Amino acid sequence: MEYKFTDIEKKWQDYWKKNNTYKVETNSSKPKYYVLDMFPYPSGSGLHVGHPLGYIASDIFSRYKKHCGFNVLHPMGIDAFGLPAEQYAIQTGRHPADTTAENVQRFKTQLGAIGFNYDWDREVITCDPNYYKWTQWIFLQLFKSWYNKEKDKAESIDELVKIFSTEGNMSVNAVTDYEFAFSEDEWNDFEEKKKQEILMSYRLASLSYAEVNWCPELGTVLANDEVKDGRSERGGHPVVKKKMRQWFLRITAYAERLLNDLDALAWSDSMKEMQRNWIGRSEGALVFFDLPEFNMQLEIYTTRPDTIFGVTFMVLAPEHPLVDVITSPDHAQEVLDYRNYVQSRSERERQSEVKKVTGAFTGALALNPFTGEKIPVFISEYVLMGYGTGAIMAVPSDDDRDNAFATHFNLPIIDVIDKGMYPGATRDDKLGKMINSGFLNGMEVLDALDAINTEIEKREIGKRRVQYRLRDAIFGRQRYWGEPIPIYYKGEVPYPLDESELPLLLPQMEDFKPSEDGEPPLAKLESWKYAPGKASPHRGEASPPTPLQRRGESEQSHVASQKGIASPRPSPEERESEPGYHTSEKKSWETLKEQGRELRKNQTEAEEVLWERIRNNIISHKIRRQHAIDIFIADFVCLSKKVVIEVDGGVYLDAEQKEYDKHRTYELEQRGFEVIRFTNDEVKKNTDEVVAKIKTKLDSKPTMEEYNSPDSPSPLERGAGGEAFRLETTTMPGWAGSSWYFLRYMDPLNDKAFISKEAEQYWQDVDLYIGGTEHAVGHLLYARFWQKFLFDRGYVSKVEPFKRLVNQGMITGVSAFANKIGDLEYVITGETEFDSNKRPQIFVSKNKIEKAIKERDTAFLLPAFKKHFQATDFNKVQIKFGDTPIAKPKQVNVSLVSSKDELDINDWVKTLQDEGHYEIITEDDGAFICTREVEKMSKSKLNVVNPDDIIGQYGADTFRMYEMFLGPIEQSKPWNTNGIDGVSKFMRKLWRLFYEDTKFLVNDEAPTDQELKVLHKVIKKIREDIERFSFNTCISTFMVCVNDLTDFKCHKKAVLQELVVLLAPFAPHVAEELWEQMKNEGSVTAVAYPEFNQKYLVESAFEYPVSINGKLRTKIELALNIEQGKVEAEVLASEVIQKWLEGKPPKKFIYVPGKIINIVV
RNA sequence: GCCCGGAUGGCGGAACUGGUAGACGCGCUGGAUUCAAAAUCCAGUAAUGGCAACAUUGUGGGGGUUCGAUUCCCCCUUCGGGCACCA
Repeated sequence: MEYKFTDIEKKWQDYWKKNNTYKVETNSSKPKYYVLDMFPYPSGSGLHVGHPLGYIASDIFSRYKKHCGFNVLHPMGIDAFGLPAEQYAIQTGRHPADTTAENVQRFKTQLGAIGFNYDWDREVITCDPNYYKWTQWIFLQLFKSWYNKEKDKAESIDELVKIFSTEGNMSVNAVTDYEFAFSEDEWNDFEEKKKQEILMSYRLASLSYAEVNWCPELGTVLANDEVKDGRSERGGHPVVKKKMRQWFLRITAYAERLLNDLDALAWSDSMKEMQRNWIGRSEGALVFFDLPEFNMQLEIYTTRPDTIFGVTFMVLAPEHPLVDVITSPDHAQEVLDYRNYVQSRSERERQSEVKKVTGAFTGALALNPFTGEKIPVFISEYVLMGYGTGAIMAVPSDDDRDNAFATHFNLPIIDVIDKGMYPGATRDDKLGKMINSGFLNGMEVLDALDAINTEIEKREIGKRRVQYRLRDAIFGRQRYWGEPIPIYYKGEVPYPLDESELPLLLPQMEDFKPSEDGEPPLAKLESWKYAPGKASPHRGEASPPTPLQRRGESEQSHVASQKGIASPRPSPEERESEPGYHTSEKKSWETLKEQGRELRKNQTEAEEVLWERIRNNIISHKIRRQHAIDIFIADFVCLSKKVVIEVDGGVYLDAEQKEYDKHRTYELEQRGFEVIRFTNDEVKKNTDEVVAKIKTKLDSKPTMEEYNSPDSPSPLERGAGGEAFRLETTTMPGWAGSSWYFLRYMDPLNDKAFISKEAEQYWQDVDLYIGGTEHAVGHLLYARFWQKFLFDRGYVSKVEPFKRLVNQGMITGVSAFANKIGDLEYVITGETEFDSNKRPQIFVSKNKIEKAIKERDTAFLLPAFKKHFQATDFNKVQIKFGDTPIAKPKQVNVSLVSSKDELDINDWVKTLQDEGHYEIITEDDGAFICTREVEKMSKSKLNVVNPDDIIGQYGADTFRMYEMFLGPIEQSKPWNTNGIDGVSKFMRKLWRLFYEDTKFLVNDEAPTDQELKVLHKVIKKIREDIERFSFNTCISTFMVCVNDLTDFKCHKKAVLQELVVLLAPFAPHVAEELWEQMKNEGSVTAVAYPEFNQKYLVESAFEYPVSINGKLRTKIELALNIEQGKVEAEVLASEVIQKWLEGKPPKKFIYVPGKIINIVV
């Protein structure tokens, strides 16, 4: 009987299905083990041989663990929501729901052919409402939670409300970007809207106005990890910075824990390092520098306060709010020009010109608190508003950028660290002795750091502070194919959907494409409203949405302007890592408030003046102040005439303010209002003129029916009392569903909870997680974050989701190329017709072209030329190679290329038909040889190898074995189909231990010692190697074993049966078949793994390698129990050794029992 | 620029805590079988010299520690990955 893998594999795959062999039960007395693969997203192009690598490894490992007596959870699912799936649908002009379903089906068929032991009953698909119901539920928990810094955990927002109403927020140590203090009485007096606004800045899932990564091409915002080098990770489209109102997850609250808990994880160093870098913790200090001219302080962040005596200037980010305040009139133009220059530069331009030194002097001077020196304050784009306080103290002696800046602007440089003792030491080494540094002089850097920090805190001019680079995760996507965010709006205030209303279903839409202006597809849906109490929220009856309601982004500007700006304005990120900001030192708080007031005074004054005059002078019209029109609060409005009067602030940078005003005007006009604007200056200086203009406008307008009676509720209030509310129109990002899917596998069908307590208690966490490195800072960080959050809220019992992580390397493809003749020079003598523009593409076999170029010999080209050119006399045409004799080689489909790099020309020319003229020049023997190159496997490179083909030709078991045999799992390596013959031969050789033709060879004879030794060596090695994930050496071991047993002609059941079980995790189909042939009952998967027994390996003697001076000279067999003293005599008696010693006595004799003998002469 | 990980025959790779470098497989060479080919089997295969026994060299390069280094330490070259004006 032959090894008929096709029949065998079909037979056992059917058997497994029929017998539910891989069903996993949660109720078990066995210890649990959880093996997880990173679930795939369905890409549409199917699997190539690289994809299953990790799945095969995890399959082997989980089968092995089952054999070892564990109850193993090994599930599989599909990550179906998100950008890739949606982009694929758009490209193919179909609906993502359809393409996803198709791709999932195809994916499962492909996986099924490989023979994995997944329990498909536990399948999780992220776009399934039964699943995303709970994704939405977790989002709601985040929304309803805040981070208590005191206890270092997330808590219910209800608790926070309780504290606010009894104590105010002074005693709350929270992660928040809310910057003001209030008492319990103040809280209780706040309006609902104000309360919600405050709470929003405490929630872990929050809506806030911030600079985001906007990708116009994809029509959505992206999280930081989805952007690489100023382009989107998916598709490589340009990404720009844009201020928008967006949903964020406050992952920064967990920065410290995400960092610290890495230590205990069994992940690769590089993986942990990547996460550490991404979190980017740095220790330093906040320090205030006085600005004596303004009676203000400038707050900076530095990691090197020890160098403060070397500070010779300060630098602010160009958009730093304080710049407006401190810029002196004679530098105003310079600063304005510089700001315009900065704004004109794109993110990519900026990144590519990092080394360029630019900046402008504000004219202001600051006071170095330690030297008392007056130092100039500059602005420059190398200081980023988003990190620290957006301001730095510059130490040109020890910081490269500061140094370049100082050199460029001719600023003094004072050395403060003597690194003479440490040649080659850099700033980051923190080595050296302090000089020119007052009381720090003579101290080592590390001591100086401590001393200065203490001094800074003592003098209350700053404090120690830990800073992170990690930013909050942008959560909303202006796309269709994602989980709807379960939030609805009463007016502008977002409220959570009731949990009983989940899932909030993604509505079926025909036109789901994103728009470039950022309007989410769901906004186009008129029925996208929430009617409380109705079963299907998104189908709730609703009136058509107003234009405003379609524009989710417009309202935030308003909120931001209301907040006012305190300066220096720390970023929200900064506030999260410094929750106690508003309750911190009184002095800094006072400074902030003072500065904020200063900035707003101008604007408020103008408004106050105008209001006074309107009330007194325009009595014929009813004008309201600060009245809400939908979500806009107009400065002044006359409702009956539909006229809005606005006084422009100078809150933002000019360009931004204009943009904001323009937008506001547009929205109000959409509502039928006319908008007239005045600037602060106009109002203050020409008040009469302004009032007159308003009066004229109001008088001139024809009388209209009143928009509202004076006593009716404002539109805002009406919205809140209405029947249906608009729903959030952005959807969740792709990583939402993947941030907790590993938990759902524990209890996938539960419709009462995201997982049951029992299931969670039993399975707990993932013991082994296998996947690619590309998720290092995305998925793996978000999943850890969600796990910690759920832990805080008492829903899971482990702080970390993935104990051990193994990253499979990439399997690259070996592309094939046909060399093409490139530059040629024609030297024509005499009269010849010759049109070189008609040159054909000339493909030349590898060896031929290489030889020709080496010898500069072009004679072989002549026949091709004669065929394609009209020339009267080719003797007069000379052809020479130009500068690039080989043109860009043409990519050839690897399936047309043999193991010897020979191209199947007949099939290939079919693909060349529409390429115009071409000519193929082969080797002399008629073969055409390609050049080859290792590249990433991809369709466009024509180097994709499909696992279906391999399985069809060699079988799934051979395919599995070969994938493992290629090399270490974590290493990236090229796929070479040729090598599979070796594994294929092995499988047949294995089969021949059991069968010769139709004769079943297995007998019941007792095994010899030698056979048992071989077997137990294999048992030991396989067990060890599986545990340390060295599967390639496992395959070698099996090969050695089968070779040995073949040599022994061993067909003994006692040996072969064990071998079959050992092999079962690797080649499950053939193992099942042979197990059955040996008359065993049931599936081999349930059998205990063979135990290693030392006694079969005990040797009495060992053949010692004997070296002289470390060089191997001979081998001598000695008994292992030989007495120590006898060894030397025995060895020295050897003829070979005698020869090498040349009669001299050895200086030293080293004897390592069971290992080696070394003699030093 | 900074951080992390690599570099071993013609190729993929092995050598686990320092102890016989090149396991296993591909490829290649020779042989058996065959009318022939495929398939299969046997032998050889790091380089150099030698019929051979054997000798010399050899794990990217240089230096060090050690009786002994692919393995540990220092410097350099180079490839891959990550981060990148983060104060």
